[in-house]
Amino acid sequence: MLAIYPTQHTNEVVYSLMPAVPHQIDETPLGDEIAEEDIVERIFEAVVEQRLPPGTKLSESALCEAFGVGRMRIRRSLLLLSSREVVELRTNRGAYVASPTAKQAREVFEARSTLEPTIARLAVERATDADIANLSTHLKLEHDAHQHESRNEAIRLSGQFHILLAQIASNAVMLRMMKELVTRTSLIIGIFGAPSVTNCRDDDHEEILHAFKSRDGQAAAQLMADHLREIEGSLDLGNRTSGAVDLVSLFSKK
Amino acid sequence: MLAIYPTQHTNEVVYSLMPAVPHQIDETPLGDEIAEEDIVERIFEAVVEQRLPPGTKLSESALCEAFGVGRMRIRRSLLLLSSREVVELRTNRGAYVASPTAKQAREVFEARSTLEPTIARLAVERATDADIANLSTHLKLEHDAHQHESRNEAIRLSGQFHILLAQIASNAVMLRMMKELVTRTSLIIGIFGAPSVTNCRDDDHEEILHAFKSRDGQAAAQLMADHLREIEGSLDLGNRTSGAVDLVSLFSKK
DNA sequence: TCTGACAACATTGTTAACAATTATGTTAAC
DNA sequence: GTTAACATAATTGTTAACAATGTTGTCAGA
Repeated sequence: MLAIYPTQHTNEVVYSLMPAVPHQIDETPLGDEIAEEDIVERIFEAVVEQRLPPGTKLSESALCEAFGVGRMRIRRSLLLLSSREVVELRTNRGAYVASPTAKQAREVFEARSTLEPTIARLAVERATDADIANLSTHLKLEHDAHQHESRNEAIRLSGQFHILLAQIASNAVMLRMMKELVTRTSLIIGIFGAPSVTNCRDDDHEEILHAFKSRDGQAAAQLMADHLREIEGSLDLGNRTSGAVDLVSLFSKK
Repeated sequence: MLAIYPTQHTNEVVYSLMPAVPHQIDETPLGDEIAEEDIVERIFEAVVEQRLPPGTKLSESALCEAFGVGRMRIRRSLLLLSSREVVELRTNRGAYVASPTAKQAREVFEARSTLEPTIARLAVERATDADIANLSTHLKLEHDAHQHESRNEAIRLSGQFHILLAQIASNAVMLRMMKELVTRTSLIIGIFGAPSVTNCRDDDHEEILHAFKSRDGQAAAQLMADHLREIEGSLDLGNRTSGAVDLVSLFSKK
Protein backbone atom coordinates (compact mmCIF):
# COMPACT_ATOMS: atom_id res chain seq x y z
CA MET A 1 0.00 0.00 0.00
CA LEU A 2 2.11 2.84 -1.25
CA ALA A 3 -0.74 5.19 -2.02
CA ILE A 4 0.12 8.72 -1.04
CA TYR A 5 -3.25 10.28 -1.51
CA PRO A 6 -6.30 8.36 -0.42
CA THR A 7 -6.88 6.93 -3.85
CA GLN A 8 -7.31 3.57 -2.23
CA HIS A 9 -10.42 4.92 -0.63
CA THR A 10 -11.88 6.02 -3.90
CA ASN A 11 -14.81 3.71 -3.65
CA GLU A 12 -15.73 4.76 -0.16
CA VAL A 13 -15.42 8.39 -1.02
CA VAL A 14 -17.42 7.99 -4.15
CA TYR A 15 -20.16 6.14 -2.42
CA SER A 16 -20.31 8.78 0.22
CA LEU A 17 -21.40 11.11 -2.56
CA MET A 18 -24.79 9.55 -2.61
CA PRO A 19 -26.36 10.76 0.63
CA ALA A 20 -24.85 14.20 0.21
CA VAL A 21 -27.45 16.90 0.42
CA PRO A 22 -31.19 16.55 0.18
CA HIS A 23 -31.33 18.96 -2.75
CA GLN A 24 -34.82 18.02 -3.83
CA ILE A 25 -37.11 15.29 -2.72
CA ASP A 26 -37.87 14.02 -6.16
CA GLU A 27 -35.02 14.77 -8.50
CA THR A 28 -36.52 12.90 -11.41
CA PRO A 29 -40.09 14.05 -11.62
CA LEU A 30 -40.74 13.21 -15.23
CA GLY A 31 -39.13 9.80 -15.36
CA ASP A 32 -36.03 11.43 -16.70
CA GLU A 33 -32.72 10.14 -15.57
CA ILE A 34 -30.38 12.15 -13.42
CA ALA A 35 -28.84 14.86 -15.57
CA GLU A 36 -25.12 15.51 -15.84
CA GLU A 37 -25.79 18.93 -14.44
CA ASP A 38 -26.82 17.28 -11.19
CA ILE A 39 -23.78 15.05 -11.20
CA VAL A 40 -21.54 18.05 -11.66
CA GLU A 41 -23.30 19.83 -8.84
CA ARG A 42 -22.93 16.85 -6.53
CA ILE A 43 -19.24 16.50 -7.19
CA PHE A 44 -18.84 20.22 -6.68
CA GLU A 45 -20.46 19.85 -3.27
CA ALA A 46 -18.30 16.91 -2.34
CA VAL A 47 -15.20 18.87 -3.28
CA VAL A 48 -16.36 21.91 -1.32
CA GLU A 49 -16.88 19.75 1.75
CA GLN A 50 -13.42 18.32 1.23
CA ARG A 51 -14.75 14.80 1.04
CA LEU A 52 -12.96 14.56 -2.29
CA PRO A 53 -9.41 15.73 -1.57
CA PRO A 54 -7.12 16.92 -4.34
CA GLY A 55 -5.64 14.10 -6.39
CA THR A 56 -8.46 11.66 -5.71
CA LYS A 57 -9.02 9.42 -8.66
CA LEU A 58 -12.53 9.52 -10.07
CA SER A 59 -12.83 6.26 -11.92
CA GLU A 60 -15.62 5.97 -14.42
CA SER A 61 -16.92 2.63 -13.24
CA ALA A 62 -17.13 3.76 -9.62
CA LEU A 63 -18.99 6.91 -10.59
CA CYS A 64 -21.34 4.93 -12.81
CA GLU A 65 -22.23 2.75 -9.86
CA ALA A 66 -22.47 5.67 -7.47
CA PHE A 67 -24.87 7.66 -9.59
CA GLY A 68 -26.54 4.74 -11.31
CA VAL A 69 -26.02 6.10 -14.80
CA GLY A 70 -24.25 5.01 -17.94
CA ARG A 71 -20.67 5.67 -18.74
CA MET A 72 -21.46 8.30 -21.36
CA ARG A 73 -23.12 10.55 -18.85
CA ILE A 74 -20.24 10.21 -16.44
CA ARG A 75 -17.75 11.07 -19.14
CA ARG A 76 -19.72 14.14 -20.07
CA SER A 77 -19.87 15.22 -16.45
CA LEU A 78 -16.14 14.76 -16.04
CA LEU A 79 -15.55 16.83 -19.15
CA LEU A 80 -17.66 19.63 -17.73
CA LEU A 81 -15.83 19.42 -14.42
CA SER A 82 -12.50 19.60 -16.19
CA SER A 83 -13.61 22.65 -18.16
CA ARG A 84 -14.02 24.37 -14.82
CA GLU A 85 -10.68 23.11 -13.60
CA VAL A 86 -12.14 21.19 -10.72
CA VAL A 87 -11.13 17.91 -12.32
CA GLU A 88 -8.02 17.12 -14.28
CA LEU A 89 -8.37 14.78 -17.23
CA ARG A 90 -5.25 12.81 -18.06
CA THR A 91 -5.37 10.95 -21.32
CA ASN A 92 -5.65 7.21 -20.92
CA ARG A 93 -5.14 7.63 -17.21
CA GLY A 94 -8.46 8.86 -15.97
CA ALA A 95 -9.95 11.78 -14.09
CA TYR A 96 -8.53 13.19 -10.90
CA VAL A 97 -9.69 15.88 -8.53
CA ALA A 98 -7.59 18.90 -9.41
CA SER A 99 -4.56 19.88 -7.36
CA PRO A 100 -4.21 23.61 -7.82
CA THR A 101 -0.70 24.99 -7.81
CA ALA A 102 0.32 27.98 -5.73
CA LYS A 103 0.20 30.06 -8.89
CA GLN A 104 -3.34 28.95 -9.63
CA ALA A 105 -4.27 29.61 -6.02
CA ARG A 106 -3.10 33.19 -6.28
CA GLU A 107 -5.04 33.59 -9.49
CA VAL A 108 -8.20 32.26 -7.91
CA PHE A 109 -7.90 34.68 -5.03
CA GLU A 110 -7.14 37.53 -7.37
CA ALA A 111 -10.29 36.74 -9.30
CA ARG A 112 -12.33 36.46 -6.15
CA SER A 113 -10.95 39.74 -4.84
CA THR A 114 -12.02 41.33 -8.09
CA LEU A 115 -15.49 39.87 -8.22
CA GLU A 116 -16.73 39.41 -4.70
CA PRO A 117 -16.57 42.93 -3.28
CA THR A 118 -18.75 44.06 -6.16
CA ILE A 119 -20.99 41.05 -5.72
CA ALA A 120 -21.37 41.91 -2.05
CA ARG A 121 -22.25 45.49 -2.89
CA LEU A 122 -24.78 44.48 -5.52
CA ALA A 123 -26.27 41.92 -3.16
CA VAL A 124 -26.80 44.57 -0.52
CA GLU A 125 -28.41 46.87 -3.06
CA ARG A 126 -30.74 44.17 -4.34
CA ALA A 127 -31.47 42.14 -1.24
CA THR A 128 -35.07 41.85 -0.21
CA ASP A 129 -36.01 41.58 3.44
CA ALA A 130 -36.56 37.89 2.85
CA ASP A 131 -33.04 37.56 1.47
CA ILE A 132 -31.61 39.13 4.60
CA ALA A 133 -33.70 36.86 6.75
CA ASN A 134 -32.33 33.90 4.84
CA LEU A 135 -28.82 35.12 5.41
CA SER A 136 -29.52 35.39 9.11
CA THR A 137 -30.83 31.85 9.23
CA HIS A 138 -27.83 30.68 7.29
CA LEU A 139 -25.41 32.31 9.69
CA LYS A 140 -27.13 30.64 12.60
CA LEU A 141 -26.65 27.28 10.89
CA GLU A 142 -23.01 28.11 10.33
CA HIS A 143 -22.57 28.98 13.95
CA ASP A 144 -24.28 25.79 15.10
CA ALA A 145 -22.15 23.68 12.81
CA HIS A 146 -19.01 25.24 14.24
CA GLN A 147 -20.14 24.59 17.79
CA HIS A 148 -21.21 21.02 17.13
CA GLU A 149 -17.89 20.44 15.43
CA SER A 150 -19.51 18.96 12.37
CA ARG A 151 -16.62 19.92 10.17
CA ASN A 152 -18.12 18.90 6.84
CA GLU A 153 -21.28 20.85 7.44
CA ALA A 154 -19.35 23.87 8.62
CA ILE A 155 -17.18 23.91 5.56
CA ARG A 156 -20.12 23.43 3.26
CA LEU A 157 -22.14 26.24 4.80
CA SER A 158 -19.12 28.48 4.83
CA GLY A 159 -18.77 28.17 1.07
CA GLN A 160 -22.50 28.32 0.61
CA PHE A 161 -22.54 31.76 2.22
CA HIS A 162 -20.54 33.20 -0.63
CA ILE A 163 -22.76 31.47 -3.17
CA LEU A 164 -25.81 32.90 -1.43
CA LEU A 165 -24.47 36.41 -1.87
CA ALA A 166 -24.01 35.83 -5.58
CA GLN A 167 -27.57 34.52 -5.79
CA ILE A 168 -28.89 37.60 -4.06
CA ALA A 169 -26.90 39.74 -6.47
CA SER A 170 -29.02 38.07 -9.17
CA ASN A 171 -26.36 37.82 -11.79
CA ALA A 172 -26.26 34.35 -13.35
CA VAL A 173 -22.88 34.89 -14.97
CA MET A 174 -21.15 35.88 -11.79
CA LEU A 175 -23.00 33.20 -9.86
CA ARG A 176 -21.55 30.54 -12.10
CA MET A 177 -18.10 32.03 -11.77
CA MET A 178 -18.41 32.03 -8.01
CA LYS A 179 -19.46 28.41 -7.83
CA GLU A 180 -16.30 27.50 -9.64
CA LEU A 181 -14.11 29.78 -7.56
CA VAL A 182 -15.55 28.66 -4.22
CA THR A 183 -15.06 25.03 -5.16
CA ARG A 184 -11.50 25.59 -6.24
CA THR A 185 -10.87 27.54 -3.05
CA SER A 186 -11.79 24.47 -1.05
CA LEU A 187 -9.17 22.50 -2.95
CA ILE A 188 -6.66 25.27 -2.34
CA ILE A 189 -7.34 25.31 1.39
CA GLY A 190 -7.00 21.55 1.42
CA ILE A 191 -3.54 21.83 -0.06
CA PHE A 192 -2.12 25.05 1.32
CA GLY A 193 -4.11 25.54 4.49
CA ALA A 194 -3.00 24.60 7.95
CA PRO A 195 -4.80 21.44 9.13
CA SER A 196 -7.00 23.35 11.56
CA VAL A 197 -8.09 25.98 9.06
CA THR A 198 -11.64 25.72 7.90
CA ASN A 199 -12.82 27.82 5.02
CA CYS A 200 -13.93 31.02 6.66
CA ARG A 201 -14.27 32.44 10.10
CA ASP A 202 -17.99 32.95 10.52
CA ASP A 203 -17.27 36.12 12.49
CA ASP A 204 -16.42 37.79 9.20
CA HIS A 205 -19.65 36.56 7.70
CA GLU A 206 -21.47 38.01 10.66
CA GLU A 207 -20.00 41.43 10.04
CA ILE A 208 -21.03 41.26 6.40
CA LEU A 209 -24.55 40.46 7.49
CA HIS A 210 -24.54 43.59 9.61
CA ALA A 211 -23.67 45.59 6.52
CA PHE A 212 -26.72 44.05 4.87
CA LYS A 213 -28.94 45.01 7.75
CA SER A 214 -27.76 48.59 7.63
CA ARG A 215 -27.96 48.50 3.83
CA ASP A 216 -24.40 49.68 3.50
CA GLY A 217 -23.16 48.24 0.21
CA GLN A 218 -19.81 49.99 0.39
CA ALA A 219 -19.13 48.51 3.80
CA ALA A 220 -20.07 45.05 2.59
CA ALA A 221 -17.64 45.37 -0.30
CA GLN A 222 -14.87 46.48 2.02
CA LEU A 223 -15.56 43.71 4.53
CA MET A 224 -15.56 41.15 1.77
CA ALA A 225 -12.23 42.39 0.46
CA ASP A 226 -10.77 42.15 3.96
CA HIS A 227 -12.30 38.74 4.45
CA LEU A 228 -10.68 37.38 1.30
CA ARG A 229 -7.34 38.89 2.18
CA GLU A 230 -7.57 37.23 5.56
CA ILE A 231 -8.29 33.83 4.07
CA GLU A 232 -5.48 34.10 1.57
CA GLY A 233 -3.17 35.28 4.32
CA SER A 234 -3.91 32.19 6.37
CA LEU A 235 -2.58 30.03 3.59
CA ASP A 236 0.95 28.94 3.04
CA LEU A 237 1.39 29.67 -0.65
CA GLY A 238 4.84 29.21 -2.04
CA ASN A 239 5.79 26.16 -0.06
CA ARG A 240 4.12 23.00 -1.17
CA THR A 241 4.47 22.57 -4.89
CA SER A 242 1.45 20.47 -5.67
CA GLY A 243 -1.28 18.33 -4.22
CA ALA A 244 0.46 15.16 -5.33
CA VAL A 245 3.29 14.71 -2.91
CA ASP A 246 6.73 14.51 -4.44
CA LEU A 247 8.06 11.22 -3.16
CA VAL A 248 11.72 11.63 -3.96
CA SER A 249 12.01 14.90 -2.06
CA LEU A 250 9.91 13.54 0.79
CA PHE A 251 11.90 10.33 1.37
CA SER A 252 15.30 11.48 0.25
CA LYS A 253 18.07 10.47 2.66
CA LYS A 254 18.89 13.15 5.19
CA MET B 1 -38.02 28.91 -47.49
CA LEU B 2 -39.51 30.10 -44.26
CA ALA B 3 -36.25 30.28 -42.41
CA ILE B 4 -36.12 33.30 -40.16
CA TYR B 5 -32.52 33.09 -39.17
CA PRO B 6 -29.95 32.13 -41.73
CA THR B 7 -30.11 28.48 -40.81
CA GLN B 8 -30.32 27.65 -44.48
CA HIS B 9 -26.79 28.91 -44.80
CA THR B 10 -25.50 26.68 -42.10
CA ASN B 11 -23.32 24.72 -44.42
CA GLU B 12 -21.72 27.75 -45.95
CA VAL B 13 -21.09 29.30 -42.58
CA VAL B 14 -19.70 26.11 -41.19
CA TYR B 15 -17.38 25.61 -44.10
CA SER B 16 -16.15 29.14 -43.76
CA LEU B 17 -14.84 28.09 -40.39
CA MET B 18 -12.03 26.19 -41.98
CA PRO B 19 -9.71 28.94 -43.22
CA ALA B 20 -10.35 31.07 -40.18
CA VAL B 21 -7.16 32.16 -38.53
CA PRO B 22 -3.67 30.78 -39.12
CA HIS B 23 -3.32 29.92 -35.44
CA GLN B 24 -0.36 27.64 -35.90
CA ILE B 25 1.29 26.25 -38.97
CA ASP B 26 1.25 22.69 -37.79
CA GLU B 27 -1.57 22.09 -35.43
CA THR B 28 -1.04 18.37 -35.17
CA PRO B 29 2.66 17.96 -34.57
CA LEU B 30 2.59 14.55 -32.97
CA GLY B 31 0.18 12.84 -35.29
CA ASP B 32 -2.56 13.63 -32.84
CA GLU B 33 -5.91 14.64 -34.17
CA ILE B 34 -7.36 18.08 -33.71
CA ALA B 35 -8.42 18.45 -30.10
CA GLU B 36 -11.84 19.61 -28.99
CA GLU B 37 -10.13 22.52 -27.34
CA ASP B 38 -9.16 23.75 -30.79
CA ILE B 39 -12.65 23.21 -32.12
CA VAL B 40 -14.07 25.22 -29.25
CA GLU B 41 -11.57 27.98 -29.90
CA ARG B 42 -12.40 28.06 -33.60
CA ILE B 43 -16.10 28.32 -33.00
CA PHE B 44 -15.44 31.01 -30.42
CA GLU B 45 -13.56 32.97 -33.07
CA ALA B 46 -16.28 32.52 -35.64
CA VAL B 47 -18.85 33.77 -33.16
CA VAL B 48 -16.71 36.75 -32.21
CA GLU B 49 -16.38 37.69 -35.86
CA GLN B 50 -20.13 37.36 -36.20
CA ARG B 51 -19.79 34.78 -38.94
CA LEU B 52 -22.00 32.57 -36.81
CA PRO B 53 -25.00 34.73 -35.92
CA PRO B 54 -27.25 33.93 -32.96
CA GLY B 55 -29.65 31.11 -33.64
CA THR B 56 -27.50 29.44 -36.28
CA LYS B 57 -27.94 25.71 -36.19
CA LEU B 58 -24.73 23.76 -35.66
CA SER B 59 -25.54 20.34 -37.01
CA GLU B 60 -23.26 17.53 -35.97
CA SER B 61 -22.75 16.12 -39.44
CA ALA B 62 -21.78 19.49 -40.90
CA LEU B 63 -19.30 20.12 -38.13
CA CYS B 64 -17.86 16.63 -38.52
CA GLU B 65 -17.19 17.35 -42.16
CA ALA B 66 -15.89 20.85 -41.50
CA PHE B 67 -13.34 19.77 -38.93
CA GLY B 68 -12.75 16.30 -40.26
CA VAL B 69 -13.32 14.58 -36.94
CA GLY B 70 -15.70 12.01 -35.54
CA ARG B 71 -19.06 12.73 -34.09
CA MET B 72 -17.95 12.08 -30.54
CA ARG B 73 -15.44 14.89 -30.63
CA ILE B 74 -17.99 17.29 -32.05
CA ARG B 75 -20.47 16.40 -29.36
CA ARG B 76 -17.90 16.98 -26.67
CA SER B 77 -17.03 20.35 -28.19
CA LEU B 78 -20.66 21.36 -28.32
CA LEU B 79 -21.07 20.38 -24.70
CA LEU B 80 -18.14 22.57 -23.73
CA LEU B 81 -19.53 25.45 -25.76
CA SER B 82 -22.89 25.08 -24.08
CA SER B 83 -21.29 25.09 -20.66
CA ARG B 84 -19.99 28.54 -21.51
CA GLU B 85 -23.38 29.61 -22.81
CA VAL B 86 -22.13 30.29 -26.31
CA VAL B 87 -24.15 27.39 -27.67
CA GLU B 88 -27.58 26.24 -26.62
CA LEU B 89 -28.24 22.50 -26.58
CA ARG B 90 -31.85 21.55 -27.17
CA THR B 91 -32.66 17.93 -26.51
CA ASN B 92 -33.30 15.93 -29.64
CA ARG B 93 -33.19 19.13 -31.64
CA GLY B 94 -29.53 19.94 -31.89
CA ALA B 95 -27.11 22.72 -31.06
CA TYR B 96 -27.72 26.37 -31.84
CA VAL B 97 -25.59 29.44 -31.43
CA ALA B 98 -26.91 31.13 -28.31
CA SER B 99 -29.31 34.06 -28.49
CA PRO B 100 -28.72 36.01 -25.30
CA THR B 101 -31.71 37.73 -23.81
CA ALA B 102 -31.64 41.36 -22.71
CA LYS B 103 -31.40 40.15 -19.14
CA GLN B 104 -28.39 38.02 -19.97
CA ALA B 105 -26.88 40.91 -21.87
CA ARG B 106 -27.09 43.13 -18.82
CA GLU B 107 -25.54 40.40 -16.72
CA VAL B 108 -22.65 40.00 -19.12
CA PHE B 109 -21.96 43.71 -19.07
CA GLU B 110 -22.23 43.81 -15.32
CA ALA B 111 -19.66 41.04 -15.07
CA ARG B 112 -17.38 42.75 -17.55
CA SER B 113 -17.69 46.05 -15.69
CA THR B 114 -16.67 44.23 -12.55
CA LEU B 115 -13.74 42.36 -14.03
CA GLU B 116 -12.23 44.45 -16.75
CA PRO B 117 -11.29 47.66 -14.94
CA THR B 118 -9.27 45.57 -12.52
CA ILE B 119 -7.85 43.54 -15.38
CA ALA B 120 -6.79 46.74 -17.08
CA ARG B 121 -5.12 48.00 -13.94
CA LEU B 122 -3.31 44.72 -13.35
CA ALA B 123 -2.25 44.63 -16.98
CA VAL B 124 -0.70 48.08 -16.69
CA GLU B 125 1.12 47.07 -13.53
CA ARG B 126 2.46 43.88 -15.08
CA ALA B 127 3.04 44.87 -18.68
CA THR B 128 6.55 44.52 -20.01
CA ASP B 129 7.82 46.91 -22.64
CA ALA B 130 7.33 44.14 -25.16
CA ASP B 131 3.69 43.81 -24.10
CA ILE B 132 3.12 47.50 -24.68
CA ALA B 133 4.81 47.28 -28.07
CA ASN B 134 2.49 44.40 -28.95
CA LEU B 135 -0.49 46.49 -27.93
CA SER B 136 0.73 49.29 -30.16
CA THR B 137 1.06 46.95 -33.11
CA HIS B 138 -2.35 45.55 -32.37
CA LEU B 139 -3.94 48.98 -32.35
CA LYS B 140 -2.37 49.77 -35.69
CA LEU B 141 -3.90 46.61 -37.11
CA GLU B 142 -7.25 47.60 -35.66
CA HIS B 143 -7.00 51.00 -37.23
CA ASP B 144 -6.05 49.55 -40.62
CA ALA B 145 -8.91 47.11 -40.53
CA HIS B 146 -11.34 49.93 -39.85
CA GLN B 147 -9.99 51.97 -42.71
CA HIS B 148 -9.99 49.10 -45.16
CA GLU B 149 -13.52 48.33 -44.10
CA SER B 150 -12.75 44.70 -43.51
CA ARG B 151 -15.53 44.33 -41.04
CA ASN B 152 -14.78 40.79 -39.91
CA GLU B 153 -11.18 41.57 -39.19
CA ALA B 154 -12.09 44.77 -37.39
CA ILE B 155 -14.54 43.00 -35.14
CA ARG B 156 -12.13 40.19 -34.42
CA LEU B 157 -9.28 42.52 -33.51
CA SER B 158 -11.58 44.65 -31.43
CA GLY B 159 -12.48 41.69 -29.24
CA GLN B 160 -8.91 40.47 -29.31
CA PHE B 161 -7.77 43.71 -27.69
CA HIS B 162 -9.68 42.90 -24.53
CA ILE B 163 -8.33 39.37 -24.54
CA LEU B 164 -4.82 40.74 -24.92
CA LEU B 165 -5.24 42.83 -21.79
CA ALA B 166 -6.29 39.76 -19.84
CA GLN B 167 -3.27 37.91 -21.14
CA ILE B 168 -0.98 40.72 -20.05
CA ALA B 169 -2.62 40.67 -16.65
CA SER B 170 -1.37 37.06 -16.48
CA ASN B 171 -4.32 35.58 -14.69
CA ALA B 172 -5.50 32.38 -16.35
CA VAL B 173 -8.80 32.35 -14.48
CA MET B 174 -9.80 35.81 -15.52
CA LEU B 175 -8.48 35.22 -19.03
CA ARG B 176 -10.83 32.30 -19.47
CA MET B 177 -13.72 34.33 -18.10
CA MET B 178 -12.94 37.14 -20.51
CA LYS B 179 -12.87 34.85 -23.53
CA GLU B 180 -16.36 33.75 -22.67
CA LEU B 181 -17.60 37.25 -21.98
CA VAL B 182 -16.11 38.77 -25.13
CA THR B 183 -17.63 36.02 -27.24
CA ARG B 184 -21.02 36.47 -25.69
CA THR B 185 -20.72 40.22 -26.14
CA SER B 186 -20.39 39.69 -29.87
CA LEU B 187 -23.64 37.78 -29.85
CA ILE B 188 -25.25 40.51 -27.79
CA ILE B 189 -24.13 43.21 -30.22
CA GLY B 190 -25.42 41.10 -33.08
CA ILE B 191 -28.84 41.03 -31.48
CA PHE B 192 -29.18 44.35 -29.73
CA GLY B 193 -26.76 46.55 -31.60
CA ALA B 194 -27.66 48.95 -34.36
CA PRO B 195 -26.60 47.53 -37.72
CA SER B 196 -23.69 49.91 -38.08
CA VAL B 197 -22.27 49.26 -34.63
CA THR B 198 -19.08 47.29 -34.53
CA ASN B 199 -17.77 46.04 -31.26
CA CYS B 200 -15.65 48.91 -29.99
CA ARG B 201 -14.53 52.29 -31.11
CA ASP B 202 -10.79 51.94 -31.46
CA ASP B 203 -10.37 55.49 -30.20
CA ASP B 204 -11.18 54.19 -26.74
CA HIS B 205 -8.61 51.48 -27.13
CA GLU B 206 -6.10 54.11 -28.13
CA GLU B 207 -6.70 56.04 -24.93
CA ILE B 208 -6.22 52.90 -22.90
CA LEU B 209 -2.92 52.34 -24.63
CA HIS B 210 -1.84 55.81 -23.57
CA ALA B 211 -2.54 54.85 -19.98
CA PHE B 212 -0.23 51.90 -20.49
CA LYS B 213 2.51 54.10 -21.85
CA SER B 214 2.29 56.41 -18.89
CA ARG B 215 1.96 53.41 -16.59
CA ASP B 216 -1.17 54.78 -15.03
CA GLY B 217 -3.15 51.75 -13.90
CA GLN B 218 -5.87 53.78 -12.27
CA ALA B 219 -6.49 55.69 -15.46
CA ALA B 220 -6.63 52.47 -17.46
CA ALA B 221 -9.24 51.10 -15.10
CA GLN B 222 -11.31 54.25 -15.36
CA LEU B 223 -11.05 54.34 -19.15
CA MET B 224 -12.07 50.73 -19.36
CA ALA B 225 -15.11 51.34 -17.17
CA ASP B 226 -16.13 54.25 -19.39
CA HIS B 227 -15.48 52.19 -22.49
CA LEU B 228 -17.78 49.41 -21.34
CA ARG B 229 -20.48 51.84 -20.34
CA GLU B 230 -20.27 53.38 -23.76
CA ILE B 231 -20.64 50.06 -25.52
CA GLU B 232 -23.58 49.04 -23.39
CA GLY B 233 -25.14 52.43 -23.93
CA SER B 234 -24.97 51.97 -27.67
CA LEU B 235 -27.17 48.91 -27.41
CA ASP B 236 -30.91 48.78 -27.43
CA LEU B 237 -31.59 46.50 -24.48
CA GLY B 238 -35.18 46.07 -23.50
CA ASN B 239 -36.67 46.04 -26.95
CA ARG B 240 -36.04 42.88 -28.86
CA THR B 241 -36.95 39.88 -26.78
CA SER B 242 -34.73 37.21 -28.25
CA GLY B 243 -32.58 36.29 -31.20
CA ALA B 244 -35.17 33.90 -32.53
CA VAL B 245 -37.85 36.12 -33.97
CA ASP B 246 -41.32 35.57 -32.63
CA LEU B 247 -43.34 34.83 -35.73
CA VAL B 248 -46.81 35.29 -34.37
CA SER B 249 -46.14 38.78 -33.07
CA LEU B 250 -44.23 39.65 -36.22
CA PHE B 251 -46.90 38.62 -38.70
CA SER B 252 -49.96 39.25 -36.59
CA LYS B 253 -52.75 41.08 -38.42
CA LYS B 254 -52.64 44.85 -38.12
C1' DT C 1 -58.43 24.80 -51.54
C1' DC C 2 -57.45 23.91 -47.11
C1' DT C 3 -56.78 20.90 -43.17
C1' DG C 4 -55.20 16.97 -40.79
C1' DA C 5 -53.28 12.55 -40.51
C1' DC C 6 -49.73 9.59 -42.02
C1' DA C 7 -45.41 8.15 -43.76
C1' DA C 8 -40.69 8.75 -45.13
C1' DC C 9 -36.61 11.02 -43.96
C1' DA C 10 -33.06 13.17 -41.30
C1' DT C 11 -30.99 14.12 -37.02
C1' DT C 12 -29.94 13.29 -32.42
C1' DG C 13 -29.29 10.16 -28.29
C1' DT C 14 -27.83 5.75 -26.42
C1' DT C 15 -25.84 1.39 -26.02
C1' DA C 16 -22.58 -2.10 -26.52
C1' DA C 17 -18.72 -4.11 -28.38
C1' DC C 18 -13.98 -3.41 -29.62
C1' DA C 19 -9.26 -1.29 -29.59
C1' DA C 20 -5.53 0.88 -27.20
C1' DT C 21 -3.13 2.16 -23.36
C1' DT C 22 -1.73 1.90 -18.65
C1' DA C 23 -1.15 -0.37 -14.31
C1' DT C 24 -0.03 -4.46 -11.78
C1' DG C 25 1.72 -8.86 -10.50
C1' DT C 26 4.66 -12.61 -11.59
C1' DT C 27 8.68 -14.92 -13.06
C1' DA C 28 13.25 -15.55 -14.34
C1' DA C 29 17.88 -14.16 -14.53
C1' DC C 30 21.73 -12.00 -12.46
C1' DG D 1 17.65 -10.43 -2.84
C1' DT D 2 17.05 -7.33 -6.37
C1' DT D 3 15.95 -5.96 -10.91
C1' DA D 4 14.10 -6.19 -15.38
C1' DA D 5 11.19 -8.08 -18.66
C1' DC D 6 6.94 -10.12 -19.64
C1' DA D 7 2.12 -11.29 -19.26
C1' DT D 8 -2.24 -10.43 -17.35
C1' DA D 9 -5.81 -7.53 -15.83
C1' DA D 10 -8.16 -3.28 -15.52
C1' DT D 11 -9.31 1.09 -17.31
C1' DT D 12 -9.92 4.38 -20.76
C1' DG D 13 -10.83 5.81 -25.68
C1' DT D 14 -13.19 4.98 -30.03
C1' DT D 15 -16.24 3.24 -33.35
C1' DA D 16 -20.36 1.66 -35.24
C1' DA D 17 -24.84 0.08 -35.10
C1' DC D 18 -29.32 0.84 -33.16
C1' DA D 19 -33.22 3.37 -31.03
C1' DA D 20 -35.87 7.45 -30.40
C1' DT D 21 -37.30 11.80 -31.52
C1' DG D 22 -38.31 15.60 -34.57
C1' DT D 23 -39.08 17.33 -39.22
C1' DT D 24 -40.90 17.42 -43.68
C1' DG D 25 -43.44 16.11 -47.57
C1' DT D 26 -47.51 13.78 -49.35
C1' DC D 27 -52.09 12.36 -49.81
C1' DA D 28 -56.83 11.83 -48.76
C1' DG D 29 -60.92 13.87 -47.20
C1' DA D 30 -63.84 17.60 -46.29
